[in-house]
Amino acid sequence: MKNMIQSLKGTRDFYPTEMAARTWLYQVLRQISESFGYQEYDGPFLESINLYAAKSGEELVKEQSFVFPDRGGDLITLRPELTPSLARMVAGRQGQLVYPLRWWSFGPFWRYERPQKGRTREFFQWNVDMIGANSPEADAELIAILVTFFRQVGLGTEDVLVCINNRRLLDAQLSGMGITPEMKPSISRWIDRRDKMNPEAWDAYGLESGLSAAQLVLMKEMLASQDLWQQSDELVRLFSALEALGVSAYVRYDPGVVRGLDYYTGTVFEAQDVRGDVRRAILGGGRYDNLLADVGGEPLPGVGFAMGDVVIGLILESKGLLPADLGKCPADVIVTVFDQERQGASLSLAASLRQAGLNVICYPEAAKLPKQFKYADRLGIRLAAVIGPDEAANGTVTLKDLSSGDQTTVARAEAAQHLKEMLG
RNA sequence: GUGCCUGUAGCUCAAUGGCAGAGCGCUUGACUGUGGAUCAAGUUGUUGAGGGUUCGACCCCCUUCAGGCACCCCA
Repeated sequence: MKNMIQSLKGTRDFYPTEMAARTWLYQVLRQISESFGYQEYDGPFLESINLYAAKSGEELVKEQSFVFPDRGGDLITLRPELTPSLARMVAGRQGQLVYPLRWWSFGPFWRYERPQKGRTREFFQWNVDMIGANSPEADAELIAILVTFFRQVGLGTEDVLVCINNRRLLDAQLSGMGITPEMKPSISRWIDRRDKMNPEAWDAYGLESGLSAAQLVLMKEMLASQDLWQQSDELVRLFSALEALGVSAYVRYDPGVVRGLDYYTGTVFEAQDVRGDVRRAILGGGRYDNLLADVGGEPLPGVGFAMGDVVIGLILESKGLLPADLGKCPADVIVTVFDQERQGASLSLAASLRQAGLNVICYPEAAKLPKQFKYADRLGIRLAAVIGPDEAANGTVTLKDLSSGDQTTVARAEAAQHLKEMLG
């Protein structure tokens, strides 16, 4: 053990159980995405650093992405997110695509950060985007997709909540308080940190960020408001659409949601674990109406969200919502090997059973039957087929159901049919 | 990148600076053509790694690696 080369910090080994969980999640996400008519796509895992530097702030990319020079000296990066790639892909075929386009993806991403609970350096993300529509109803559709996902995996309103705000409404509020455009980024950051600091420190931080005492009071009032959304036509239409889509129970207006991304322009939202076991956002998203133009395309509005596999995996696991049989051996049948003399008969029986469509393991060597049965038992294989001296002499095979203990001896040619019936 | 905590058998954890242990697991047998249960026996270690202090280090000190928590950040 001591000389074993360890996995890289922040990466995960996917043993069969974990791999099955990932595949299961992928399959659920596909089903949900496709039920809303979204098409699957993917971008490259490697991108030029310039793709992100254009929009996300250069220091951030350099400090939090895996960046290295290729052999020609150009800086390339393991993609830290998908939206810029999506924008480039759409811009690259802007005239040939059918709008509004609805695309989804599930793949790996990398961020060079310090790993901790719910955060790794290599993770998978579900991305869902609609480009070419700018209605609040389009925003509502994206939120309905993620709520449908929550419902599908068994997360109820007592587990998760989608908090929604609107950047334009927030901007108008800030302007109304006399906050200048130059101050807005730092004020946004200050708002974003409200839940992460104690009240006194947060107040002090707000004053440091340039708020006057009077503005601080106004800000607190604004952030406590439950019905400010009624002043935003977009939010009124959004919540109306969410009602029609049947997902109102999962959503709430939250004037404190700002999201970290610079490119969001309108609706922003994030989903949180209600009980707060994991204090990290489960997913985040919003409307980005300028991103296409920013990567060199014609202006096109977009809205989308991304969900990482790590936090949702922790939540599903803690609530017992992952399927119970993940990572089980896929074999339906084990063919035992009585002794070396009978091994050939077992191998050919296994081959014929596979030919008939069954998943079959043949024990790889002659061994005591108890050992072979125990092996099958531990792998969760339901059925066993035995060819011993008696069966070999008669051209038969003994079939046993390992869960009930029942067994029967049949002609070898009928074995596949019998086994299928036993599988039910 | 910063601070704090943790690291002992495959797993969960004991051992006040003085012989490295327990439970579970695993192997074998009771049962040489039938698994799960029971019983019995056996097995499991460079105490994360490297250095230092000491007659003697799992224990104290330094360094390093890994994990957790909180910062930072979350595109």
